[in-house]
Amino acid sequence: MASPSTDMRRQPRHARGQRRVEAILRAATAVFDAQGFEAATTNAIARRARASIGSLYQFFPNKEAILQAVVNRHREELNALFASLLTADNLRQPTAVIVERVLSGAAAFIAGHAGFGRIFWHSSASPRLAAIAAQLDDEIVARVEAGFAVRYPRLSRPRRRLHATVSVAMLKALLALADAASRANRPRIMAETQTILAQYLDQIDRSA
Amino acid sequence: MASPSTDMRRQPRHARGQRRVEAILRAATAVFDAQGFEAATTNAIARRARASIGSLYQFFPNKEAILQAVVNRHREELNALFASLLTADNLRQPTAVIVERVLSGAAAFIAGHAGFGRIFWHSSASPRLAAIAAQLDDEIVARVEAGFAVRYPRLSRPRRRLHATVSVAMLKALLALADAASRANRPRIMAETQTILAQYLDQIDRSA
Amino acid sequence: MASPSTDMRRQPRHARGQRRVEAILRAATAVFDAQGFEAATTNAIARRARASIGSLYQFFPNKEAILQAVVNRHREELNALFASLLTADNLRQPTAVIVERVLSGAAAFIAGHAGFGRIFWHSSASPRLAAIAAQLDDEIVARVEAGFAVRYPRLSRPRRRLHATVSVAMLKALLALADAASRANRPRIMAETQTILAQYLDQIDRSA
Amino acid sequence: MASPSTDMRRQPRHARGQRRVEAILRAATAVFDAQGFEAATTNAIARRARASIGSLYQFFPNKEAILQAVVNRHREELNALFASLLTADNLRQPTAVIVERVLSGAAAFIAGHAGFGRIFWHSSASPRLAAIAAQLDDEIVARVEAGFAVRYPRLSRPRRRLHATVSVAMLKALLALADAASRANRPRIMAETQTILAQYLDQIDRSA
DNA sequence: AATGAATGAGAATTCATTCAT
DNA sequence: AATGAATGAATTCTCATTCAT
Repeated sequence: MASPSTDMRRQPRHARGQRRVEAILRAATAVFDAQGFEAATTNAIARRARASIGSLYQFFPNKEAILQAVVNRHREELNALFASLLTADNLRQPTAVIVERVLSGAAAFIAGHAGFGRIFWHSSASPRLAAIAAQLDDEIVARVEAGFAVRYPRLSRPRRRLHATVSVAMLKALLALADAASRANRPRIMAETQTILAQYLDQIDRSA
Repeated sequence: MASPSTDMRRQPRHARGQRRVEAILRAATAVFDAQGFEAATTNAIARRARASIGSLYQFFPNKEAILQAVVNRHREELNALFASLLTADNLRQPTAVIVERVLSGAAAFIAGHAGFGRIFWHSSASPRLAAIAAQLDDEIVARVEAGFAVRYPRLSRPRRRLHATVSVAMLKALLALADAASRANRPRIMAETQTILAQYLDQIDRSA
Repeated sequence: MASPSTDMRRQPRHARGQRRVEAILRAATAVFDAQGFEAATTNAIARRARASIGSLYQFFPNKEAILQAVVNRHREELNALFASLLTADNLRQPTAVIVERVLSGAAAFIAGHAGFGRIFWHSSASPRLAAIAAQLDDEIVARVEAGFAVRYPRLSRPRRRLHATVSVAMLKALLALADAASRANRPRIMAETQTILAQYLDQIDRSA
Repeated sequence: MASPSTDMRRQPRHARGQRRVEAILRAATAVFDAQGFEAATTNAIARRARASIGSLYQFFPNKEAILQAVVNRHREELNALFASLLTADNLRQPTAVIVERVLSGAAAFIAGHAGFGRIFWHSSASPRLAAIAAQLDDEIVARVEAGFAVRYPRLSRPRRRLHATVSVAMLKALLALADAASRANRPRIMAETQTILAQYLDQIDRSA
């Protein structure tokens, strides 16, 4: 039963340890991004973090735990981001405004967390990781769902969930597309994304 | 640079060899689907195909070549499918009809090719495979683009490409979502997809 | 006990078979020369001979047998060569003349049998092949020994053998050196060889 | 072109690692000697060194690197040996003395480094190894050449090189012969070698 | 805590050889 | 005889993880 935990082995107590873990997570993000999770090597991560492999395993019991930690770290921020974007106040704005804010917020997050985007978008490819990735997805979907509850109070729960799931899927797909696109095309794709999402939300509005 | 070729080592000449390759590709599809490309083992593929590992390597020089062959095999069919969906004739129909046909065609394809869907959706996760996956994407985008040229003749080339890229990205994302969903939710997601795509196309229509 | 025979599996009866074996041996010589015996592949040999691997094994039970056949083929010629060089008549000539004839005979042989030289010189590197190579060595040594018996009749048998062994070792080493040398240096090395061997024989003469 | 490096992966830092590398090289020498390079197995080497295969690969990236390290290790000693044999002082002695010292020095070296002799003599057999073997050859030839420069100052550079090359080739061939010979014959072959080399050097003397 | 050596199961791939057609 | 598919033991090498210092 007890599938090997993906918890950290211990929380670092000293500042030095903090910095170590910090460095390892940064390195891991970069390496996962560049090679993909499976191809990434714990040794490569340690090397990039200028830590010994032994040090790495002092804090993380295995490779998955590193990914988990990377995800956790971004999860909090992502949650905070969505919390700040989906305040009751914001949700009273016209859809175009909401979507605009979400999109620029997301874009800023992606830009500010090099590498994480790709990990997030692709991690479902490796069955071992689907679970970890799903956590994040689920949380974001839940937040969006909560937002919808405020904005579309007449919507049934299942429909709220459906719309939230679909919205997030589209958002992820289009952000990924933008991210992969050339610098020149990126704004065009973002503009399309804006239109598409706004239209989708408006249509929910009408049907609700 | 000359990355090790992903071509087959040889085409089987005897019928026996044909069947072998057949079986290997079927097995590979299943294994890639279940484990992901990186975690999949050539031995596992051979075993599932009831072939010896040596047999597998008679025809394929390496694991990537197997994926390439799997993709090639579906590529033709997928091309044929889109060709049949995007005839000039079909393209004169209302968007709702077009989208409906594309969606049910795609759904049928996915249902009829167990496992391939996931390979397709996820293969960009592993940098080694991005290239292989991109081939398929590009072809589908190109076909859609051609369809748009017929339907929206006033659209500039770059915008056609943009819209095609975005459409395909959404289509893939939403089909993936549907595929991952429970049996009960699937039709609901497909319905949303239908609406979203139709709306997107209609909006192209207006803007063009 | 019965170490797997290195005999040919069968002598080809038809002309076609003759040509096959011919082609295989030529191909094998080239491949052994280019890659070394261990690295050479029976499949590579078959391919170069434009034969199927099955055909190859129709005639030869294993890789060693191919080498053995290659060696055998040259053995006869080499024997004939030395027989013609070491006639009683020739052996009455001054050493310089004898040596000169042997050297030019050997050089011609090497030139006329591209690839064989290297196989011969190096085959002792692979313990599996030492035995096969030794046959050739032994025969040549025996012939030279016989020549010495004629020319230096007062020499004891063991000394004859010693001198023959040493002579052949030097001859092989210096021919190998010449073979590996640049076109420009080759004649210079051959000239040295001539001097050295003549000196050695003259010294035998005196000591005998 | 950049053929995979034959450098060590890392220098061991701990004493334990030192001993490991030590043991691996000793084992490799023995195994290469017994089986030949191609037939030698990294697993066999590790086993003989009582190390795990993983340990071996911690330090060496591949089999060739092991050979390279074996060669390097002896190279230094061999250089030192020849340096000590070919001092200006020694070079003033009669040729017979010089040759005698070189021969006994070489014989002692061979006796003291079981296995290395054969590796050295044969490694040119495998094309992959020619380069590695050539390094040693070149160095020895260079040293002998330098010695000749002192002893035969009137000799032109090309002739010095020629004589050095030829001398070393003979030396290697005859030492190999002695090494392969029976205990009883070895001294006889060494005596012949002594005579031959002394004669060769004397003749250089006269011609210079 | 940190370091880097140690471990060994496991993965990809090769290749001599046999077999079915 | 010829062909080329089939076989699988054997080989090289990797990498997550543990351990000794």
